[in-house]
Amino acid sequence: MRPSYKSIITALKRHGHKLTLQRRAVIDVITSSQDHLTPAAMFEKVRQDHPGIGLVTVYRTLKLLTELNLICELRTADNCPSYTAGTSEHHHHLVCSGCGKVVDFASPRLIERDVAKLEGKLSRENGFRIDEHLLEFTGLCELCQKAQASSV
Amino acid sequence: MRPSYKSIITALKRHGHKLTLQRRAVIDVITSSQDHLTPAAMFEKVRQDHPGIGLVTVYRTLKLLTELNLICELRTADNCPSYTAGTSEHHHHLVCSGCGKVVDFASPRLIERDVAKLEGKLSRENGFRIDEHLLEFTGLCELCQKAQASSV
DNA sequence: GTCTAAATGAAAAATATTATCATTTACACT
DNA sequence: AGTGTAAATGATAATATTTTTCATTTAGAC
Ligand SMILES: [Mn+2]
Ligand SMILES: [Mn+2]
Ligand SMILES: [Zn+2]
Ligand SMILES: [Zn+2]
Repeated sequence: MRPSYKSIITALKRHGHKLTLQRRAVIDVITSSQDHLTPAAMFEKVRQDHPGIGLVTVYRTLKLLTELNLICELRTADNCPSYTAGTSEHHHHLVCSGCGKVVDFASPRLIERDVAKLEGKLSRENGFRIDEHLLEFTGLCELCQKAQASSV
Repeated sequence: MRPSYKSIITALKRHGHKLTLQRRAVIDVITSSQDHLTPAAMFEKVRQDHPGIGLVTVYRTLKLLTELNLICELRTADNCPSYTAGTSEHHHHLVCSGCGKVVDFASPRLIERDVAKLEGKLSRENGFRIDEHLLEFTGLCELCQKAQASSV
């Protein structure tokens, strides 16, 4: 379930953080978009309604929201990190290596079960305490496939 | 199976690339170490035997070897990319978020089969052509767990 | 309204990576 | 062995992203 503007604000307050205009602006942008946005893209959107905001503040806000687990941080190979309000629930990513498009998906219970089992085995064998896992698919979205086909 | 210095050299030659002293030096370092090394760490090691080499050359060599699939490139959230000669075969990573230690593992056939099935489903549902997948576990290695325990 | 710690923004610094380009060099061919 | 040439190198600068510093502002407790 996508956390709403309101639920994020409430959580921030609950954790004793101040509700500044700048934070509200960033949260507004991130909850209003379906896409994963980079800090720079976020900054561009925010400054439309709120010129004078600093890029630094966007970085700081994203860091804070990530630490509080209120937004989803995605780091793929090529692109710089991006963020969505899209569900803090456990999910995974399908990423287009052409345009950076991201599709969130919940992996089937079957896989999660197998992964958990593997996690146990790896933990035992290597003495690790395992905190999380990440399953990511990379490929080309429909548009990028077409673009590639027509360019060849 | 870990590609040896020699096998990498042979592959480079086969692809028509020149065998410069600098490339040999980088390949020597990467095949002599078990660990995932960052470009910077690689540079430090290489310049011991080969002062005068440029960091740029290390970057270029790593890029080349990665493109030819002769080494394994790993990109995790916090650290910058790192590389090993460790097997170009399909495998996954267990990463310590404390010290960056990396354990390579081959995932069980069971998981690979399920993942392939999921790949098909996601591909159909989203119109993606999926090229690869990545399964990564993050946690704390034995030492970092101890360090954490004693610091609390 | 006052006070104070937290938050902001401007600027600079730190990091990581890539581009430019003159110089060097591996190696294919004599 | 010597020559020519395209590929590779390294110095330098440029780019991109993120973090630090610090003086100023401000949210929210009282
Ligand atoms: Mn999962
Ligand atoms: Mn796999
Ligand atoms: Zn795409
Ligand atoms: Zn560790």
